[in-house]
This record gives sequence, C-alpha cells and structure tokens, in this order.
Amino acid sequence: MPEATVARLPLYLRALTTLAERGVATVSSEELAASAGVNSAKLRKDLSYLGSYGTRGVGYEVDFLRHQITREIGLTQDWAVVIVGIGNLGHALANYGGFASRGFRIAALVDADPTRLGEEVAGLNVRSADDLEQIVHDLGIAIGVVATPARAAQLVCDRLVAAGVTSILNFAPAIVQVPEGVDLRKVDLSTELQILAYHEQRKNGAALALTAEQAAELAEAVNG
Amino acid sequence: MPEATVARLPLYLRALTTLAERGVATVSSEELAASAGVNSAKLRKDLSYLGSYGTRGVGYEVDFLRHQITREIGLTQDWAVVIVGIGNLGHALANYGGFASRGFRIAALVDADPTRLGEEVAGLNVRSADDLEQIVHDLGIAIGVVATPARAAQLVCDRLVAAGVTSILNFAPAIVQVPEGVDLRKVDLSTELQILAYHEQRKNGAALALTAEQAAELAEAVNG
DNA sequence: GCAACTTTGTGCACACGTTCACAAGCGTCT
DNA sequence: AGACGCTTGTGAACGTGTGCACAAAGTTGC
Ligand SMILES: NC(=O)c1ccc[n+]([C@@H]2O[C@H](COP(=O)([O-])OP(=O)(O)OC[C@H]3O[C@@H](n4cnc5c(N)ncnc54)[C@H](O)[C@@H]3O)[C@@H](O)[C@H]2O)c1
Ligand SMILES: NC(=O)c1ccc[n+]([C@@H]2O[C@H](COP(=O)([O-])OP(=O)(O)OC[C@H]3O[C@@H](n4cnc5c(N)ncnc54)[C@H](O)[C@@H]3O)[C@@H](O)[C@H]2O)c1
Repeated sequence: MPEATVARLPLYLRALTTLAERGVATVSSEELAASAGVNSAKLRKDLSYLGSYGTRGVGYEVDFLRHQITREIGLTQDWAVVIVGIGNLGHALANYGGFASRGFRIAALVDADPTRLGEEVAGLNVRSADDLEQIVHDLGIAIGVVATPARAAQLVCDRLVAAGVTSILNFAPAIVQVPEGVDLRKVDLSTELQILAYHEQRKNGAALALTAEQAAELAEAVNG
Repeated sequence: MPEATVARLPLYLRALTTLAERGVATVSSEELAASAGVNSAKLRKDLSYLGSYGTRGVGYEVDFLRHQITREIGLTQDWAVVIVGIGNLGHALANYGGFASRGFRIAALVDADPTRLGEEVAGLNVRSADDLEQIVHDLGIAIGVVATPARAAQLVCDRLVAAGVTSILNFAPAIVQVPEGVDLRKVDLSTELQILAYHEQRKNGAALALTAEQAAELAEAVNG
C-alpha cells in the first residue's frame, strides 16, 4: 500500500466516524471525498487497496468501511504509548482526551528531572527515565512520544529503541537517527510556521510588485 | 520553487544554525546533508533554487547561506502570531520559547470561554474572540494558530480570514475550508500516531508470519 | 426483463519529486 | 603554469503520486 494512501486512511476514518454519528448508513465516494477534503478518484483508488468494499450504483456502507479501515490501520487493538519529557508539551499531550478515542492509551509518563518524579499528571505518576526499559517491557509499549528538549532527543530515542520501542513520534526540533526497523516520524511546529511565512512573504512580495507596477503606470501617466 | 524544497529549507536553516554555533565556517553539501538527514544531491538541487551560492571544490559558507535561506523564507522580519483557543495545547504553545528565536512572536491569545478572559499566560492577557478583528488589525497579524476543539475550527478560521489573516496553522482534527489566497496547514497528532500504528501492525504481522513459517518447519520436523 | 441511471474500480497520461552520475569550476601544490 | 583533487550544479532516468475518463457492474422503475 502506497505511503500516501496510508497517510490518508486516518482522514477517511475520521470522516466516516462523523458520518456514522450523524446516522448516515451509506456514502458515495463523491460525498466521502468532500468530507475528507480530497479528490474522489483518489479516494476510490485509496479504498481499492483495501479491497472492493463498495457497491456500484450505491456507494460504501459507512460502518463496514469504518471497520475495514480500523482493521487495516491496526486500531482494533489499543496501543500503549509512553511520553518522555513532561514539560509544557508533555503535559498537554498527557491531558489530551482525543488519543484514547482513537486507539491510543497513554500508559506511562517519563521525565529526567528529579523534581518532577512522582508528580501526578492525567492520573499517572511521572516516572524516572532510568526505569524506561522496565516500563516499556512491563506495559508492552511499542510507541514512544518524545517531548524533551532537542539536545536530549537522540539520547532518549536511543534509550527507547534499546528498551524495545519500534515506533517514535518526535516533537523535538532535532535530527535523530534510528536503526533499520524502527519507524520515526516528527512533528515540527516551527517548520510549519516557517513554511507559512515563506508563502506569506511571497503574497506580500506580489503585492509590492503590483505596487511597483502601479507606480510605473503612475509615472507614465505623469510623464505622458 | 518546489513545495518540497520550501518544506526542507527550515531544516537546512536549523542545521546551519547548529554548525554556526559550533564555529564552523564552511560546509560541504555532503556534511550539511548529513546534518539535515537528507540526500546530498537533493540538498544541492534545493540550494540551487536560491542561486549559485556554493564554491566548487570548497562548499558553502555557513553564515552566508544561513542569511540567504533566512531571507528566502522571509524570516528577516518577525511575524506576529495569534493563538486562538487557550486550552491544554494553547497554553503549551504560548509558553513555548522556541518560536521567538525562529522569527515568530506570539502577539495575542484569544479564547471564547468568558472564564478564561483576562487570564495571564506567558505575559499576555487572554482576550475575547469578539475582539479578533480589532486585534488582528492593530497588531498587524498575518498568521493564526487554531487550537480550539474541532467543532469550532471552521468558525474560528472563517473569523480569522474575515479579520485579515492569510495563513493558518490548524491543530484541530477537522477539515476546514478557506478561500483562495489563504494558506492552511494542519498538524494532526492522532493521524501521526495512526500511521505509526499501521507500520507497527505490519511489523507484528511479519513477525507472526515468521512464526507461522517456523511452526510449519516445526511440524515438518515432527512429521519427517 | 429491459432500459435508464448511478457509482465503483482502474487503465492511462501527466506532474512532481528523487537520485545517479558527471562535466564544469575552484583551490592547492609542485 | 599546469596537473591534480575536490565539490558544486544539473541533465537525465527513474519512481511515486494524482486525476481524468470510462468500462463494468450494480440499482431502480416500468
Ligand atoms: N511547547 C510547545 O508548544 C512546543 C512547540 C514546538 C516544539 N516543541 C518542542 O517540544 C519539546 C518539548 O517542549 P516543552 O515546551 O515541553 O519543553 P520543556 O522544557 O517544558 O519540557 C521538557 C521536559 O523534558 C524533560 N527532559 C529533559 N531531558 C530529558 C531526558 N533526557 N529524559 C527525559 N526527560 C527529559 C525536562 O525535565 C522537561 O520536563 C522541545 O524540544 C520543544 O522544542 C514544543
Ligand atoms: N492537547 C493536545 O495535546 C492535543 C493533541 C492533538 C490534538 N489536539 C487538538 O487541539 C485542539 C485543542 O486541544 P486542547 O487539548 O487544548 O483542548 P481544550 O479543550 O483544552 O482547549 C480548547 C480551548 O478552545 C477554546 N474555544 C472553544 N471554542 C472556541 C471558539 N469558538 N473561539 C475561541 N476559543 C474557543 C476553549 O474555551 C478552550 O479554552 C483540539 O482540537 C484537539 O483535538 C490537542
């Protein structure tokens, strides 16, 4: 299955859940594509990788399709997650209720700062980074979230991998290397803002260019 | 300039900043690519869109290249940002120090909840969503960050756009429509985790398949 | 049972992004 | 000055992703 398709399945799942909550039983590729904000041909091609679950002339059965995507992504089971680094962001993530409803259970919180140990956040005690291996093993954790400062990110990832974690979501603005077989994704908020800034600048640049053109016209009008 | 290149420029900028702090004056595409975690040919092609700023046989001058990328992204000026929705995530974002050093200034915090109004977060008072247009206008805000619940996201974006914001970073898990000319990017943490879960499941599936194969071998050994 | 209509699933062409490979250019050393 | 070694910048091949357009396949109505 193409990586681009995998990245869109959660989107479809969310759209289907919304439709199901509204009591919609059947949906066409056109409607579902609109809800998910994608092209309908792309949606159909994506879904075709799961199998032929639609009915020509009718569309897709919402609940059935939802179940199929859930199974394909692997959300029939709950995934235990450990968050490392319980600062600003770690707190927000720990307190976020939206993960549980999407198949993820925050199973442990870990920090290196001794003054944070034992602190209760979202019903969990913050535990020591020294116990990481034990925690990952005992709770069957496969997914780690890194919310430490950038300089600690590589070390934390190394320790997560050593403890047996094979999927990592990194929030720290650092390039980290992981061995083959470990999946690493990163969320980089500053980068997102910088991409917006680039386009924003070009918009303003275009406006300035327009002004320059207008100025030229004006000059011509004065001279002519 | 290709969108994929724009998305990598912040990465290069960060790597260059790290090198500059270490006192490195010149860097080859090979070294810089390694620091940024990309292919060196890709790096050179990306940089070639900025102009021919390298020296054959030598490499790139760190400070000069840093300045060129900064200018290209539009980070020579500081961008004023408004955060809408000062809950878990909004607090974390407001308190995050990493934005200021990367060209962004959190200029205003806005929430709809009357009990939050006037609360001081990161040295700013939380202001009413009703004043959005005024705030955006007075502070010259071009970029908005949405950290409200999903159901409010479309409304908030509409109001931001109406107020004159032309770039939005959305954290709410919702599909929002914006008019032509407005840039919208989204950060979706649940989706990131679900993508990891998909690959994680396949790893386990492969492991199970191996086990099945081993079981077959075992059976054969017993029968043979 | 058949015609008309609707919608899926997919072949195909095109656009975009990545990577290899190498000529061109710069600095250095003799 | 000229040969040599290193690194950039880029042409070209390849791979991935997108979207059109339509045949195939189902439903509905008569
Ligand atoms: N807060 C945000 O909104 C935000 C936005 C973008 C990026 N980030 C990034 O996310 C990361 C966390 O940000 P934050 O604002 O929560 O920072 P923070 O300083 O508030 O929290 C970091 C936490 O990590 C802990 N820590 C440090 N080293 C550790 C280690 N080796 N093992 C375990 N824990 C360790 C610290 O004790 C602290 O509690 C940073 O890399 C930051 O750049 C944060
Ligand atoms: N907290 C996280 O770590 C996290 C992770 C992933 C996604 N998200 C998403 O980010 C968003 C915010 O999450 P949160 O945990 O901070 O939620 P939250 O409920 O803690 O905060 C939401 C805030 O938005 C305000 N709000 C509601 N409607 C508003 C409106 N119309 N105008 C202005 N403000 C309004 C509320 O008063 C509240 O203060 C949600 O959509 C959530 O799904 C959060």
